[in-house]
Amino acid sequence: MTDNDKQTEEKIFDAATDVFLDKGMDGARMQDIANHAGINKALLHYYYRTKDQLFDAVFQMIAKKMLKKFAPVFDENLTLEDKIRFFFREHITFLLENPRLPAFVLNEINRNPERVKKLLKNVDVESLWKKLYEQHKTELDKYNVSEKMLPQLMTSIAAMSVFPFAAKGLIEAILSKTSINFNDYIEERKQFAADFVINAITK
Amino acid sequence: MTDNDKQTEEKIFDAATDVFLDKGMDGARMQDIANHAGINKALLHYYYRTKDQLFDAVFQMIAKKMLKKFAPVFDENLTLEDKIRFFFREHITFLLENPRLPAFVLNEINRNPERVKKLLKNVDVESLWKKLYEQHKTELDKYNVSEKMLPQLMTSIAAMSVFPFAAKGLIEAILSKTSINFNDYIEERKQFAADFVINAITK
DNA sequence: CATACTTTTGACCATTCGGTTAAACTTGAT
DNA sequence: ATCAAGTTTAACCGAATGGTCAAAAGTATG
Repeated sequence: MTDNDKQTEEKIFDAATDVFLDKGMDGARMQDIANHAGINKALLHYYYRTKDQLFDAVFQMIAKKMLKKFAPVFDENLTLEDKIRFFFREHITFLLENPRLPAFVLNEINRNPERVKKLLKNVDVESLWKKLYEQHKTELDKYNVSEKMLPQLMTSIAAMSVFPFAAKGLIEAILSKTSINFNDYIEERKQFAADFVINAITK
Repeated sequence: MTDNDKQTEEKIFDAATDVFLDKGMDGARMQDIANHAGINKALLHYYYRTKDQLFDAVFQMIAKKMLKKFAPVFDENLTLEDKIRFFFREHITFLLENPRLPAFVLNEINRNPERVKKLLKNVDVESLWKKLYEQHKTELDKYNVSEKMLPQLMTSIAAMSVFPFAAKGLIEAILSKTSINFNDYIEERKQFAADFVINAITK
């Protein structure tokens, strides 16, 4: 594989990422991706046989990128409160740089739930949660979050961070009717979400 | 317009709703909709000239149905706490009966933000929020939610209710790796979300 | 330079898709 | 029964789409 190969494959991958993020699997056109990459359409099929293979490569990369951002929650050595503050600060900053990711990932998973299985194949959810619970047993007890409530808490935290981006179009439209601007709203959210969640679980 | 007319137009609309919810605008096929409705494809174009017109009719109906469910928040005559409990109970029950709505609406808005403008044309967001704030001034003051924090609070409430459905595919995949089942998780959420939000804003 | 191998291209193909047309059918009024 | 209007259908159309192919261009090796 020469250096030029990598350049081409990377150009294709980047162009595909961009177009798929914008249009989704169904709305994306191979010709459009080829144009974005500045190459011939046949060359697309030379590197990635089918649209489905190309999409899958892009989807896996993006979905992994998103899921990876939840990792610190499970291994940072912090108090629960610090962990929550750290998470929202880092995660919302990340989403601000990649605002199209949530809508894309969630939508494509709903459209084809099989895709997510490959992603979670090697993830042991049960033990991750057990680990998290043991880590913060005393704190969670002090609040009133039982182990079987962890899924509710975790999805609530995810929701607080991800939802504003998944619903970006709607929220932007609503905010545009007020004096608030989306980026300010998001900047504010890092703090608000953390306070909100911490207060929610504090007895 | 005869009785049969209405039947046909309704059959088409229902079939279109079903297919669009499943596949989205880009993934849906006119032939597929015709088959679902048990009619000829040309008849589709007889009642709705183009795919775009048909989609728009369906989208407007669904989006209105969703937005309408937020209305009680602004006019029910209840304390803030009761209002929050009432909202989550009613809203999650509604989404449980229409689980594909959130992903569909949010995605199509992101895909084409123009569509939402027609929806919000006659909605005076600013005065709705002012009204809500005046209604619960004393309570919101007692907690520490200032008027300019209302957007954060409102989107958080929406997120708590809507996100589990917008991310249904992902959450189902994760829960399937534990002993929890999605419907139980959702049932539990009516209570959890209300407690969570009320506690979050309680000083 | 010659050979073998990989990369890139333009032309092409089969199928699918949204949409049209003209004719057949139904219905309701006279 | 006849006629006019609306309704439904089968057949068809042009454009777009994912994908292929054979040849050309480029590159490394002897």
